[in-house]
Amino acid sequence: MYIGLPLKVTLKLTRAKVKSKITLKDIARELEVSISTVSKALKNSEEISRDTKEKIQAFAKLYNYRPNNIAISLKNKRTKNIGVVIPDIVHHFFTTVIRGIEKYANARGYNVIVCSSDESFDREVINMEMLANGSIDGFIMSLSSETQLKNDYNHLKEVTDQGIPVVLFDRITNEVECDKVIIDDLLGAYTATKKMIDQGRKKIGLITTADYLSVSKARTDGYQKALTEHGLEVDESRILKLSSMEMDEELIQDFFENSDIDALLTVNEIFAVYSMRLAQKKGMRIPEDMSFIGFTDGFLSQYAYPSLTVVAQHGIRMGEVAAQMLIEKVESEAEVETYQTKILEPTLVVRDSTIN
Amino acid sequence: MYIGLPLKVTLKLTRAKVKSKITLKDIARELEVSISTVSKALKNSEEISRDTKEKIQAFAKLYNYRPNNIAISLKNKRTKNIGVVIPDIVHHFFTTVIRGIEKYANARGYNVIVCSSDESFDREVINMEMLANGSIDGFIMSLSSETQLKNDYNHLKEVTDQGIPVVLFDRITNEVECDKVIIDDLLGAYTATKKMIDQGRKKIGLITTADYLSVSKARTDGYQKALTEHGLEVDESRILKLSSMEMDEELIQDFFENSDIDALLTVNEIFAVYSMRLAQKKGMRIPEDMSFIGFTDGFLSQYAYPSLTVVAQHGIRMGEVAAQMLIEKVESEAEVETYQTKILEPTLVVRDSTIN
DNA sequence: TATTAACACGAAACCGTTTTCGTTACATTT
DNA sequence: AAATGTAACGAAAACGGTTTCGTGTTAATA
Repeated sequence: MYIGLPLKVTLKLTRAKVKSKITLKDIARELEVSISTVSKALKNSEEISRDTKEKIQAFAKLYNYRPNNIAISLKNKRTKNIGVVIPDIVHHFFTTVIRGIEKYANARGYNVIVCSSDESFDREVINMEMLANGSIDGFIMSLSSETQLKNDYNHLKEVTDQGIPVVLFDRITNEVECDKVIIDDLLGAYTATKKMIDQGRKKIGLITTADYLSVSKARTDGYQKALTEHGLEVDESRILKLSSMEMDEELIQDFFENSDIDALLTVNEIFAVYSMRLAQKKGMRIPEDMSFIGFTDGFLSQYAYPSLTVVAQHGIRMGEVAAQMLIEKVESEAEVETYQTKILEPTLVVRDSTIN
Repeated sequence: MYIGLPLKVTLKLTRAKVKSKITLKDIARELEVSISTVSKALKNSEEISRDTKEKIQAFAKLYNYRPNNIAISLKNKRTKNIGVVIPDIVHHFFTTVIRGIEKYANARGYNVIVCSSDESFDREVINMEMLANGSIDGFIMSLSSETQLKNDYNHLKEVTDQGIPVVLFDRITNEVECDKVIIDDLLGAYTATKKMIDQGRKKIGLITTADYLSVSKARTDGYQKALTEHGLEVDESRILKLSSMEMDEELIQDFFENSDIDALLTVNEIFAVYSMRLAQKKGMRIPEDMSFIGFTDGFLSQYAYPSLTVVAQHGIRMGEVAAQMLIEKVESEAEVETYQTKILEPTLVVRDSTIN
């Protein structure tokens, strides 16, 4: 049922000329020394004479010898791979986090294996099991919505029980003992809401998701806190709780038609940008008639018209911090583990959807 | 120099209780049989008696035995990992391709290792070398812009010479013999341009990038072909060639101010959406006064105002096709290789930035 | 009863490394 | 001349599996 089916196929035949990878054994045979000597020579060991080392190193270079990672992993019981499991790879925030992870990890010689759970509990479990059997040294992950809904974290506990370090980011849980990185979602929502209050808005709406999503819960709390602290009552009719982060155009339209608001906070950028469109279609001017703030500083916010004021989550930074925490654990030999939760400060990026 | 620095850090101490993974050896010792017997029993070999098999399987299940992937990889010389190297992970098109790759690959028991080259030749080489030493069974990749600029593909040739299958997608080259998947970029641009011509536009502009990027070249060609075929001359002053896919607001503003156009085709969605903003700021109505079409069917096009007509590249499909081609090669034992180039058909997704 | 076949299991090689612990051969010391 | 030291290298175990090829035991066959 796909559009975009193969249109043309061009073929070409070629005889394979496989000069497969050279191993220590090959070098040893060729140079009539033992495997151990070759191994040591290539590590520049003091044990081997200058002559022999030079000969072996030259030969290895000539034939472009590269040690086999798999063999080294088996021997060292260390893979230098980090497993990353995220709910959605087509989401700006998560991909910036991956970027941060890659940046830090690659610089330290680690590869990043990315799996997306697609917001599914089962896929999260399958992916983790797949990777946990030796493929990776540790996990960095953000929980799928289904996992947060089921509130079942046995797959995480199994992994940590095996001594595999885990760092949770953004969508976390208190049920698992491990390192965590989040932004202060409550503060972010609080700041955003306060910004709109300070601009004189009194009827501030919120589009969020059900409370089982840890981040939405915190953002909702921040929103309410800001209202309460500034003497505004929390009016449930101004809050739309979607069942997930998925776009639901109809519900948002309904909400927009039927609620009396002069400002809107949303837990992602799509909800906000879509709402702005609805407002514009109704002839409202932004930000004169209505203000908008979303979460996530992605392309959408940047290039929407008007551009959207957002709570930036600093995904790259979060990824770097997560990678740093994980690698530290992976490389540590400490008997006693200490788990940390790092809380990053969100930033309000002010654009044209709010009054300046 | 980061914003979003750690705000709070909470600590927690816990004694590690590592019950490390159980191995065949452990089971053999415990049950007083040989390792080979355990291995066979767990594979339900006919060689082993029912009694023994049941005993061993029960024990393995009880202790949650899982074979070590690394050991299996070493033995089989097959990792069941696919290496994906893309220029940019924070880009909608590439991330949808990853999705397609993951979808197909996971269903067949393969993991996906994602590395981004960040449009850098060096990072592309490094990443490939890292993965080529045993970590993966094959590559799926899209060339970095720097690689296409340098026109240097030795790292790819080295890899294919070693017998590691490679599938190139989207940003490809004819210099390397391997499987390829692309969309018909020329046709996509042609269709889009024709669409605007059919609507009566006579002064169609193009924002593209320098020709070294394979896709931009093809799209530029398609644009020119459509013009020529319809009796319109190609006016260089209506073409803006940026040096890369990076956003350059100033150049686009200049172009927009100084060129006389009534329609605009761009090689990605950002250029188009940004241009729409400029048009709106000038008081133009879209699509009445001017039409816009971009490439890539991402969130931006979908939620821009007005929504953007685009040439959809079917990333998911492309990923699936690429994964399928790669896995076929990986699992094939054919002596003679046949290389294919599959060309997917792009689709015009018509929205509000063009007249219907 | 001797031979053979089937059954059930184990020994050992192998994948490609690293690393420990010999073991030579020669030089140095007493 | 005997003892010791050292430089330079190799053998072998180990990592955790798979797989081939025995081998001993029992049951079926001639």
